[in-house]
Amino acid sequence: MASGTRERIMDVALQLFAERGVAATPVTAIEAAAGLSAGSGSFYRHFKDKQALLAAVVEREIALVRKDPAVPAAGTLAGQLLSDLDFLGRLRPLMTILMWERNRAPEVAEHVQQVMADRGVELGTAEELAVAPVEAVRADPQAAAAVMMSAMTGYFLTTEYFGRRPAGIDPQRFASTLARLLTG
Amino acid sequence: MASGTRERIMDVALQLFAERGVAATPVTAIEAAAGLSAGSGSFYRHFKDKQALLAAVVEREIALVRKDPAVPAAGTLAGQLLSDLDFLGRLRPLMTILMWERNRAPEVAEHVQQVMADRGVELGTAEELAVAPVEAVRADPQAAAAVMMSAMTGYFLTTEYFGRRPAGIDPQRFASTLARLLTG
DNA sequence: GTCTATACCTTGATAGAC
DNA sequence: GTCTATCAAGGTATAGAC
Repeated sequence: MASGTRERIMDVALQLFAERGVAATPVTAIEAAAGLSAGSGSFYRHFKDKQALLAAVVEREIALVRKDPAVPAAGTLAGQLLSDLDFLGRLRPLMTILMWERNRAPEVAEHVQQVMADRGVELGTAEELAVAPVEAVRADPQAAAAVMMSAMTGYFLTTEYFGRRPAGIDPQRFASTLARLLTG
Repeated sequence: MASGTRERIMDVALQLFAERGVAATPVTAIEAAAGLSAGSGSFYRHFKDKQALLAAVVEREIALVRKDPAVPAAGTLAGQLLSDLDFLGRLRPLMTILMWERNRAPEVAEHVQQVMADRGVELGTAEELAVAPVEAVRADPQAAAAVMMSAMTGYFLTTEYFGRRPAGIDPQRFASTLARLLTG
């Protein structure tokens, strides 16, 4: 169960890091949560130090998200937005850690951004907007795409970090209204 | 210069807390940044401990934001949105700290939420939406308000935390496009 | 009110027995 | 690979001189 422990350490670390931040998570707490004796250096048999663990955790999460099939472009924009919200949900622990570490480890921030860009959450669906019959969208498609992306991340972050959905609106209702605003 | 030092401590603490988090900011660093000798306990002449300082800083920021006249409701929705973005900017250090401390100090989170709600960022401007000629808005005004609020916080948070504006769109362009999407 | 000095605790990290 | 034991470093907090 050698690498079993290693995986378990990464599992609990992901959770603890996202919950309390890297700086506020002592190695001893990680050991305890992983079923090792707290204070024993057993952790160091698996990772050089906490930074190495952080890097490994981030790598693993990114790989996991990347492997996930990017959803075969649902037909409707609303459907696309819904699946994007789901995608963001899977990125959540990573985004949380990123927000904590953005100053101390900017590489991590860029890495996550890259993943999001790859997935197309940022601007990929903007193509669908090009043919929208809505006047405001035709007037400035780029700004409209920015509104779309902002609304998505805002809805997601509000839900995740402030503990409640904006105005209590559920994801379906949100996605469908956003889509209708953009495409008429 | 007794209370002068106290104020200075709060000033630098707000900055350091927002930059690196409370847990990652030792009292010694606060002392140093405030012009005191690092490691001297001079800090403790002004605050009982770091938690007390955090509470005081949050209180002071909230009071400051509250005192600020809530902008005399600009005529256009776009104008309103722009001033709301500015308001969010002033809340920024507080929101950063909140995101870090939300698990350790949920009261702080609720406190800030209350301020935002009071200001009307959340749903106050929804009234303007009631008369909008846009079909999607009339169909579900509450969801439209949620989209508006999400777009605002999303634009703000993306700018602040990911270091760049969504699609490089500036605030004016963003606000005006969002307003046009909502009101036609 | 700020300093030097210090006691204490927590955390990071290693050594060596099992 | 995990444990007990251990230490150095860093951080909290207090005491007492100035």
